[in-house]
Amino acid sequence: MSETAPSEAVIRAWTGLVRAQARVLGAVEAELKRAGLPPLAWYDVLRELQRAPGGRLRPHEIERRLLLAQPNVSRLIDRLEHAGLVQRCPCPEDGRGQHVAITKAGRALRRRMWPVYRAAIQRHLGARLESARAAETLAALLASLAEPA
Amino acid sequence: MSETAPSEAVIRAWTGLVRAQARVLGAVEAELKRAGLPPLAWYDVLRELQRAPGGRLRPHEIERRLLLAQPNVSRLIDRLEHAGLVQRCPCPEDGRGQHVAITKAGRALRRRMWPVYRAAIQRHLGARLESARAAETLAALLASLAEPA
DNA sequence: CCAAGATGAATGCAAATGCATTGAACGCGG
DNA sequence: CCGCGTTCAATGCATTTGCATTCATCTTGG
Repeated sequence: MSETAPSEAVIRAWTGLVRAQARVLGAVEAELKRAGLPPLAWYDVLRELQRAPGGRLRPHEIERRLLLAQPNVSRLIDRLEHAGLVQRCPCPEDGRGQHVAITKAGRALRRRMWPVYRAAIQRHLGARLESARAAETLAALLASLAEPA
Repeated sequence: MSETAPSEAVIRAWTGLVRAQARVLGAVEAELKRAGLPPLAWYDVLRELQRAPGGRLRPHEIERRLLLAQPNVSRLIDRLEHAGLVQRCPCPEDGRGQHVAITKAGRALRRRMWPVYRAAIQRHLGARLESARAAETLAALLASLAEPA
């Protein structure tokens, strides 16, 4: 699988990846919106924070984990902070940086989003896979692609 | 695969889909840019036009095929037209609509983009799949997800 | 034939993204 | 311990996206 020209199957995989993601992500995002909930990116940040020890992360950690551009992280945190969902606090061990900590309201919102999000994932992804085996296979293939380089 | 709560494997597939797409698409898009070429969306439109009979499509066809929002298609066409790659022309059979036709310059650009694009797909997707079988499997799974509803 | 709703496309405006630059603090080599 | 390259984060600005609205034309039921 590493010659110069991609096989026809690789090209179909590429097209599928782009299209499937657009289709599924779009549908899920739309459901969140219809439920009056904030966009997925907010959920992603809140989940990463909640999973992290102490409920906090450095901005560049968020950037790495969510594959976002640095200025976008900066402003995403702005919005979350403005909404009272996270809090920036000084970082003793590095004067340039800071910690971003999830707040009580942040945890509450995440808890409220999850059922809607979960149902949307099931409806738009889970229900469209043939079998549990298909889900496993897909997850495994995609996981290897999601890894750094 | 159609109960209410997604299995753990479905959730991993979801995460993988979002992350893999971000990683791979980002890398491919970056290569096009480094080569001084326009964004992928331009290529997509040009390819759809070139494949279509007569080298032209109605805007809403482009919208459907590429899963774009209507106003975005409208402005994407603006940019392409401005760059001389496509041409809008009146649509005899429907006075509201129009045809968007690829120009010579459009075909030339597409031809120039393809080798770079193809190599990027191979490097960032093809080369990271274990085998031809993996590519086939992935393509098949994603194709079913990319289909409408 | 006409009115009323549906559909195709454009536009105004707010929000988000990408990109280059800036400013501050870190850490290493000398 | 100092200077210099590097890293962390924010900001300004141009571009793109999202969303609601608008305008025009088409279609259909009466």
